[in-house]
Amino acid sequence: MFYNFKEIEEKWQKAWDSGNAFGARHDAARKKYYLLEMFPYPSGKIHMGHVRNYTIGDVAARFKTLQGYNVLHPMGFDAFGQPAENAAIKNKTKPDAWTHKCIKEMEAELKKMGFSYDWKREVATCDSSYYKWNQWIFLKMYERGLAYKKASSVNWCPSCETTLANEEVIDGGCWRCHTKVKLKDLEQWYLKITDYKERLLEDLKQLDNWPEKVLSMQSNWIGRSQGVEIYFRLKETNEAIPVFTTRADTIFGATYIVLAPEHPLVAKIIKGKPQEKEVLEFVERVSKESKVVRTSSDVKKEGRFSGSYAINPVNNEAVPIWIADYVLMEYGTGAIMAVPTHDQRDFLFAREHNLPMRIVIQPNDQRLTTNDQLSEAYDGDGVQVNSAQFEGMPNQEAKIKIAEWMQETGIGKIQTHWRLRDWLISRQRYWGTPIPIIYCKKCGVVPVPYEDLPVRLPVDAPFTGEGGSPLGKVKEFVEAECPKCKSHARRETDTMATFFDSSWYFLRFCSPDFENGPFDKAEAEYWMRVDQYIGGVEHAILHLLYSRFFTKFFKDLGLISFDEPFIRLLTQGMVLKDGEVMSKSKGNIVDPDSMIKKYGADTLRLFMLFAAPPETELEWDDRGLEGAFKFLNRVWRIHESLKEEADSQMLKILHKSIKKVTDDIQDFKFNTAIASLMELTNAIYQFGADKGVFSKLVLLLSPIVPHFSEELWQILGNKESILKARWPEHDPALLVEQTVTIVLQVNGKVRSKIDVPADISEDKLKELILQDDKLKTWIQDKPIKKFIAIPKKLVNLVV
RNA sequence: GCCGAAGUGGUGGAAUGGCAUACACGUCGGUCUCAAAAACCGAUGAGUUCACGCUCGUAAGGGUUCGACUCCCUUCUUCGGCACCA
Repeated sequence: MFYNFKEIEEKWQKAWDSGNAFGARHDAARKKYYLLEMFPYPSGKIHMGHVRNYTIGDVAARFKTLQGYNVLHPMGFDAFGQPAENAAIKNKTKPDAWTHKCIKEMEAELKKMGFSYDWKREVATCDSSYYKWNQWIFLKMYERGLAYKKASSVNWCPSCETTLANEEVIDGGCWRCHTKVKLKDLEQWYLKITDYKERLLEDLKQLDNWPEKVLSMQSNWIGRSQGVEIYFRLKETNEAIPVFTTRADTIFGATYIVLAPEHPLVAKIIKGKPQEKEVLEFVERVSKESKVVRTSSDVKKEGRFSGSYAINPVNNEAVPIWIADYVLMEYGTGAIMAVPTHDQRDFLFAREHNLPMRIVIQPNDQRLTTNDQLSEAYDGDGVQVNSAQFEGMPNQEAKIKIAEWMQETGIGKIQTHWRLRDWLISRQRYWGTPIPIIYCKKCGVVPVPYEDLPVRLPVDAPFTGEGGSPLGKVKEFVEAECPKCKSHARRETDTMATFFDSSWYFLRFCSPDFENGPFDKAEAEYWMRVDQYIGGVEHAILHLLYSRFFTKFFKDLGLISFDEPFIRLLTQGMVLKDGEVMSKSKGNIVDPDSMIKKYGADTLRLFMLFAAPPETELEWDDRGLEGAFKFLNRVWRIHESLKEEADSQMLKILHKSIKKVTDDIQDFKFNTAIASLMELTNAIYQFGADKGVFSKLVLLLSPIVPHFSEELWQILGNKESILKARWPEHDPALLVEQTVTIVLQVNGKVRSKIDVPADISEDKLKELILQDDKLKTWIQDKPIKKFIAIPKKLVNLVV
């Protein structure tokens, strides 16, 4: 009754596997296509998100193969990370054994979906043959001053007992376990990604085929802001206090300045002042508050007067210096000029503390003369007032002119500030790449020599779950010989953040077994860049930014010739159930494996592609899955009743479908591609198909439902696999219509339709139309003012 | 606050200036059957009409156009990102 998906899928998976059907070989004569999906963490089980991501990629890979491209479609595992350590603590296994077991299970699940991976290129980042090159890259960065150690206050997750990168703190909590992040003073390794900030921002312009959303997220994250650093002077000592502003046009309205509580000048300026004790208490209290509390916008801004004054360099006015929690030491200079009339935060603060205000921008559409006319700051554009030589100038123009004037007179300096910070990569964990550094009492920080790589993780480490990294407790690991002076030394016990591993794996896939470097230059030049990258939008900032950074670094090393790793990017939408993300805690998970057992992998693939366009969220629907299964059975039955010859009507529909499906798959519009395959199937039910027509349908379906199509292809008498076939092309001659249906409108409303020869002249058409009965009742005897004809489509009469 | 995306039948969605709701799910009806399932065929935006039809209808309002889901302006809602960023 139903086609035997179980037998068919097992049969073809075996055949593809034993025939190494998807092995990719460097062939300079052929045009390459590198298709990559973000590799998974090997949890052991795939979820619907994986199924969706990898199905989208698989269709594209198979489609490109049929079109004759030399396709590289690899898969591997992002295998370092915390769950392996947790499992080790819980189950008394070793992270290495646990991870490799999970990889095996996951491979099996991926194979059950029929994905066309070149398994010979598989990499796992936890293998020393891979992480050796992490260490190599780290040392290259160290040599160039791009990897450095710094003591600072860092984000610390008390639950994971490790540091976190800025990028890993989400809403003040740990990205993994959501525990509230604390600040801790530690010596940590950083990568100087900020050296690449200009290129990382500028090169976003090259990425025409990335989603707008991702580009804007990256650009926000890098956070370039152009302005002026203005030097106010301390009234008493004439010492400079730099402040940063993007609104130089408002400088004449700066009526006080504010320092961050952590500002180094604070202690100096309050010394001996009556306010000293009060300010010190305030600073102490604020510094204890976590950043989360301080930066939540609903908290009222607090501040204290320092007792000192500063000189505004543009008018030599003495303005009070305040200390307030709404100014952050990390951004700009840690000090601001406050313009209460034209900045809302300053406005609220000034009202609260009775500070002076001065209007310096006059709105174009209203008269603003007295401060009490303001109920909030005016931050729009206008004309300069109370602004000395800039009086009357439009503020946008003044912004530039004032900045230039300041630059010339030395009052200030045109500057650019960035939000992007260096990347903290030290993690106090065991299951990661050891940082290849040795600390010697005599020689200091000594990099491990290249010939000593890899620094291997010790197999035996105590996993107690208590305090600190297990690596620090392995004596044989910690104790090392200094590479320089050979004296007794100590090895770095921190490991690298796992985002390091995934920042270059796409290059490793080009030559996964290469032993003389992270990748073979010639192979990378052939296969890279990745033509199409596919993954979740949750990696829009972290992973993609780091990968771009590494690629630029490799270019600077002379290892590759390109700046950007990924030509096209597709971020697939999430899979929802009942409007919510599938998750264990919500208990709404649908297990792919059980769906494969019930309907087969082909049905699951078909449903995933049909239910929504790839970029949007997909609502899981059991009945939709059944519908997909019904469709496949409907197609299956066609082969039992093929005609000798297909009629011309059928051929026309077929070639229309070929065009539509080809165009849609090209554009990743799989849902509409499938819709037209359904229409084609419906047409076959109406008109009947011969072997030729049906073969084309099977071929068009094959990237989507590969096992199903292989089997029918064989049933149709083909000796070779459908993978060796070529994608069909439509015959343009068959798409030319002899007659066309013209829609007839009167005053823009559809009133009638008429069938006419496709090559009819406009005059002849007009003549025919005016004889149309339905139209006559609408026109009656009103004069026709206008006659608009869109060839082969529509005519609109205006009466 | 700033940046980005989106809002279409009972449901998932299609149409990017030219027949709104393709394709599917669901529902209803029919054929087959002792019966059911499966399969096949048909109907299915709302209002109104015996009916041919007509009117309304793509978050709301306005505009451009012979013609707007599509372009422009205003507003609302939802989702995502950044954010006391000076």
